[in-house]
Amino acid sequence: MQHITYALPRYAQIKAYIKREIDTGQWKVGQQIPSEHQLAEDFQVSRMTARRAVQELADEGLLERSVGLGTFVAPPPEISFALQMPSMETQFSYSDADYSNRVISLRTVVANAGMASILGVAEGDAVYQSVVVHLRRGVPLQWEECLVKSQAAPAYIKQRFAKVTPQAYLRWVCPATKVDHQVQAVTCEPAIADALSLAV
Amino acid sequence: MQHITYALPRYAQIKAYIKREIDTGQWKVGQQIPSEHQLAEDFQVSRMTARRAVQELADEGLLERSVGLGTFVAPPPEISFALQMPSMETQFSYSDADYSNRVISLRTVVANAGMASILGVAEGDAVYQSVVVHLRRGVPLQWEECLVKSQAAPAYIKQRFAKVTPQAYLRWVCPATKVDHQVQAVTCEPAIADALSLAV
DNA sequence: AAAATATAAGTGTATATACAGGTATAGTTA
DNA sequence: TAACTATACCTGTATATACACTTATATTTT
Repeated sequence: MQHITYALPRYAQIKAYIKREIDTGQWKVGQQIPSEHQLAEDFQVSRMTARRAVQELADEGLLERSVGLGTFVAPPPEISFALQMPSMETQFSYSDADYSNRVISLRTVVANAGMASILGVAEGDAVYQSVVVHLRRGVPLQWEECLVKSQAAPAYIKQRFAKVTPQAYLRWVCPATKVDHQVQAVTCEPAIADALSLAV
Repeated sequence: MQHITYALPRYAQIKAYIKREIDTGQWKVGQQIPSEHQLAEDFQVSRMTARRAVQELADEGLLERSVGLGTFVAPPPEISFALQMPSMETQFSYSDADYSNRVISLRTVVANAGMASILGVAEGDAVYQSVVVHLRRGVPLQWEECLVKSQAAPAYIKQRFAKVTPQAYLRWVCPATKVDHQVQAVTCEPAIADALSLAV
């Protein structure tokens, strides 16, 4: 059998088809999509080719698969503020000298008027705050501060510590003493205050 | 016949092997690794099984592949501070009402003493600053500020705007007038100042 | 009616094979 | 010597097939 050279590989065409169906709302969230076998028949390709299309879209988060059940349109992604850091695995893979971070603080603060207006919470509500300095080969490259509405915090914390270093997690669950120690190691509080005030 | 449950699939075993070689430094960054054919022979599996191991590791960023050349150990990942937002594609796929962000400011600032000490730059050096408010269904959930050493900025900008909304990119390339307009739309400057001062 | 069992559908893993097309190198020709 | 060519190697795409394991449903048995 001759292999016809398409503009796109066949698996990519099937991917495009599936995406289109989802984008146009033909296939709704949670709905089951055709099985690999069905797609293979519809597109006259082998199951492995259809599978590749489905699998890649699942890897991209557009589809969810379950053994024995089928493949379904995935819900829109949660807003995820997890930093794309080296995963714990990757972090372990490469030398720690390459990347590290220092959690300056990670705590709950009480929203004042300004924060309340920005985040749309009531004054006095609890808001999560994280301050992290990121370093590469020991050199600080980025200073980052986040304020997170506590309503969104469960996902935030989950995301953050699923992907960040175990050390960072330990600092979170440990009392402030260790955090303070960490602060000492990086810089003194006044320096942070300076940075903040100048950043405005 | 009892199935051995703790055994990993063969492709996973090969993945583990490759990871171990990289982790232990047996295979150094940039070095070519055995070809699919070679791995298939070494592990007595089909080429497609060996290929799956290599391909997945390439997808995970540990390996880099080139047609006609081979597969090589990828350099350690750049520290990537791109937020894990819906990609531009995904963003287009799902309704914009679900997620949006407002770039309060995105500019170069001059490092003062505090920032210099934190980021390890000289006083007066240029530092990139971004302030973004993230919203879900129009509700502000997170306020984020980043200071980035300009040395790391090219990658930072590339990362940030490769994955963030086109709108955000436009705001970046547009003059400050639009940014200021954006600021007005979210909150007034004093509110930010308040939030900052309280955050310390 | 309840429990056990078979069945169908679906995904996951694995193989052997084929051909397409990029890349570098050794060898050949002008 | 310079340009062309053949070759070996490697990744990319695609197929047909097989068997495993899971899940839900239908069927049979108790």
